[in-house]
Amino acid sequence: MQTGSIDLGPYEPFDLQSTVESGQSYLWDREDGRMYDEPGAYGGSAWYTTVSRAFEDPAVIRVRQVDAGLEWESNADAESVLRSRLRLTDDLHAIRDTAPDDDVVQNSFDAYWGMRLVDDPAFETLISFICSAQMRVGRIHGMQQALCRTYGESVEFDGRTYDAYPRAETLAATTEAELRDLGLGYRAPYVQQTAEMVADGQGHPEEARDLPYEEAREYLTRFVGVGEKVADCILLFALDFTEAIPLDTWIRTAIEEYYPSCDRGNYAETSRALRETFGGTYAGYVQTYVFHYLR
DNA sequence: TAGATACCTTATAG
DNA sequence: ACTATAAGGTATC
Repeated sequence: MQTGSIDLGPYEPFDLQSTVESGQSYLWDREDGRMYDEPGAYGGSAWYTTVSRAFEDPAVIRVRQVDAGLEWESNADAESVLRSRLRLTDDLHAIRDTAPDDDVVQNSFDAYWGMRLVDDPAFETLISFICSAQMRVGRIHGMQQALCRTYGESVEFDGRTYDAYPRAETLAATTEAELRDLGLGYRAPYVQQTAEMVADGQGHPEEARDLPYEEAREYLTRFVGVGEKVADCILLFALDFTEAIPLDTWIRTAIEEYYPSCDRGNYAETSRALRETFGGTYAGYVQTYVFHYLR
């Protein structure tokens, strides 16, 4: 086992629980299994685990927050992966400075100060946000666990068995009926067909990374089950488009309530207006705080 | 092109 | 106990 610690000094503030339990990522499990169950349940020093494909073999990465910083355990040299996945080098103070000085935004920052955007792998994010349609955060997470348990490669680590996220080829080879049995509902064919598209080389979410923002969003909607909202989630949580604002039910409520002038009747125009209001480049960061605050 | 509707499943409210 | 409702929307008509 390899272990290490990361000094949070230069990267403060940082809040691991908010970062991995705020509905941005469905790829982390809490070792005590209490994730999402009890709102407000303190997980300040809990261990979180994910299985990464950033190495030759699937790597189990465990991490927890302690007073001095971050501690990790892995079967690989996980530090650089953690730095990027948890966006440890983002300057939260500078980002907050770009946000509007109104009550909703400032209260959201105060409530979860230290929460980072995540930077997850693109395929995993594509599939998990297809699953997110009309679902609660806890159940979306449960679906991903079911997919990993059923179709993911197993890894032994520290006396336990962990499951990697399934590969596109594996999900492509499933059937709608199998996925419905896992509880995916009407999302089952979306997941199977999208996995098939990726496996067959008809497209890959990484292809969107170097496109201009709105073209990137348009590109992602080629995948079955991906509309504008899910496309924005993939851009924000996996492809480093910090300006992307997913317009979900919570943010739409916030627009109605606090930013009525941003409602332009359609997704693209409303999105632009709110992006402007939220400060442009880091508007997605602001959205993530507001989403977590209102949820 | 904009607008209405069906869609799996389950937790929660009443 | 039982029904209605809504959950980080999308595809289809």
